[in-house]
Amino acid sequence: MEIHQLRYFCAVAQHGTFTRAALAEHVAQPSLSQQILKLEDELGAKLFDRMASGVKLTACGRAFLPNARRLLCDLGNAKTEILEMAGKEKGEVTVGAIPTIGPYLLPDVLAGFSREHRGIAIKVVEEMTPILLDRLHDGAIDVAVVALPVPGEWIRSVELFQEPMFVVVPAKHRYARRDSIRLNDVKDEPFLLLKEGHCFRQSTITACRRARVTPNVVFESGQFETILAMVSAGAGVSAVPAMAARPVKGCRYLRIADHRARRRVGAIMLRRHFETRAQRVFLRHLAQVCLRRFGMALQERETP
Amino acid sequence: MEIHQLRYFCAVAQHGTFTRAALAEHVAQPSLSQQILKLEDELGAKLFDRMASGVKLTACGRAFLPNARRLLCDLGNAKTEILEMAGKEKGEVTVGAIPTIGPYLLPDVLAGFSREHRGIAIKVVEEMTPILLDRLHDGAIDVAVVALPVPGEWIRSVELFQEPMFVVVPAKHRYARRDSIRLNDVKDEPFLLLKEGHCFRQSTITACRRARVTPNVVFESGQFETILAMVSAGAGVSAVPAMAARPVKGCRYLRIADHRARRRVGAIMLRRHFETRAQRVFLRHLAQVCLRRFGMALQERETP
DNA sequence: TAAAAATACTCCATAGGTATTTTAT
DNA sequence: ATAAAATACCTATGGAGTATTTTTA
Repeated sequence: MEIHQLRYFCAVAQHGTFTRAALAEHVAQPSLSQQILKLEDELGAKLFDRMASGVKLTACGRAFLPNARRLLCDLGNAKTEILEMAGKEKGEVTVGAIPTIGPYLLPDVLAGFSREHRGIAIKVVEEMTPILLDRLHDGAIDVAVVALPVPGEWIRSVELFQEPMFVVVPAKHRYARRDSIRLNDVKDEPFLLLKEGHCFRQSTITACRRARVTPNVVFESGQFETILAMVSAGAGVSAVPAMAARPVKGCRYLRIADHRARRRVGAIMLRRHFETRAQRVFLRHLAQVCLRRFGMALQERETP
Repeated sequence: MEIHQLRYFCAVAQHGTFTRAALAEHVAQPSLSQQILKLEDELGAKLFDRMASGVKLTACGRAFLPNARRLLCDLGNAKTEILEMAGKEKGEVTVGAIPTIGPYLLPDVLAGFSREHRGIAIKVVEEMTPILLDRLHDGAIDVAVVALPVPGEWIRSVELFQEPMFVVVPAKHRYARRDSIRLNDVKDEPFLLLKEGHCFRQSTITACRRARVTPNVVFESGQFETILAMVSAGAGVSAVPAMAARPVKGCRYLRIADHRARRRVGAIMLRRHFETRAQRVFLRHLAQVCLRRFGMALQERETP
């Protein structure tokens, strides 16, 4: 039994086909096939049922999978421990963030962090959630800050805070003086929406649907700043999360009466991924900053 | 990092020199050196201090050792689990026993066991303790029944029972009618002793020393049956553990007044060794039989 | 100087690659 | 017909061997 065989086994179990697992592991599909066959031979049991479209874990495979994962994780942890003890661990964390969170949360987090932890370098990757998930899986990033929930057995999520959504209207809008609003009140207004792919677009649409509203979308953009500029120019209304509701000349933010109109923000990482000290320190700092800024009692809500 | 590197690392840590570790792992010393060097290179830290006579774990090595051991053990357990699930695990236990225990304990144990567990084959190896320890380490036997204590961090011991020692005298001896005796009473008698190497020989000598007695050894044998035959022929006296004190024509057994004159019997196995179902079943049966025969409240007394 | 680890090199087992075939839908 | 896994075969990396040198108590 070899370590790479365990890796390959986990990859196939995760991806569901040898071909895709081979891509993920950067080996040719036959190499992977051979190693799995060899592993099955040594264990005396088939681990996968080969179907025409992909593979399925057998009972033995299901029994073996958690052990294999834990072994790989322990192996990585043991190595990391020594690397850090020898001072060879660079102390670098690569953090991903979605575009609708990154610019509002990370500057604050990073400033404080680099002040308190001079030794640890932080890299930031800003992509949309599906890309961040890929980067997590291929090891390019260590942790990602995204909107929860993120389903998937491979993902460990820690909720950082929840933030309400606001409707944003032009300062000269007839509702601009109101304190709160229902989405139904703006159902006929021209609506500015985030581009396809941003998960907050989906949050907005979901909130509208709850209010029996089909937004009249007249403009799409990839960032809130553009949308806010358009709103202030009187082009229509939109919805933004609290962290994006910064004072902008010509914009008024109205609390949405529906308390379900909120976004959950959390950190996600690979369940199997081992943690370096730098990662632990960064996560703790991130949680502290969020707690301070958003005043939420932070419990580590693991999404199962 | 490779599995064999972990094995080699553990072997070197255990044996204290590359050369002896190489012998134990059945590889050439340079191969082992290379793999350890490669491991140290990958971990970025020296694991051993090389001295002229052998090696010594560095701080990193000490930190890594328990992880490496646990990983190897977990690896074996994961494999064993699947082997058993696939029905490929033969269900075979090889048990070692020292000659002064084997013939008195094992027949009873094995008879009942093979009746209750038809599927599991038991092999028996009868050797003296040091040999059994070697066999344990090279994997030839799974568990050994020996006299405790057996020191060594690699060994896990489970005490099965304690048995008193008896002095055995000829039927026509002047003390033959007595109920109990002190070793001092027979200090001038010709003494029949087990051969060098049997641990019960040492137990006997220790008991004598406690009684300020230097036995007058006139005969040595490797088995109690011979000694008992000699005693019954009037050649002298001896000491035997309770299980060997079977009715023999011409022999009388006298309780020794010193309650410290007793032998602890236990099962030992490698701490790092993973257990098969068959091994667990056998150990439970062994403990049950001992409990029934020797009526001791069985607590798993682990010797630390 | 003697015991042990490291080095130099040689060899071959095997992981991994490419091309192709088989299989199941 | 198509997608996926298995097979055949080749290459080359690197683990293990032998012989030798270096190191240090």
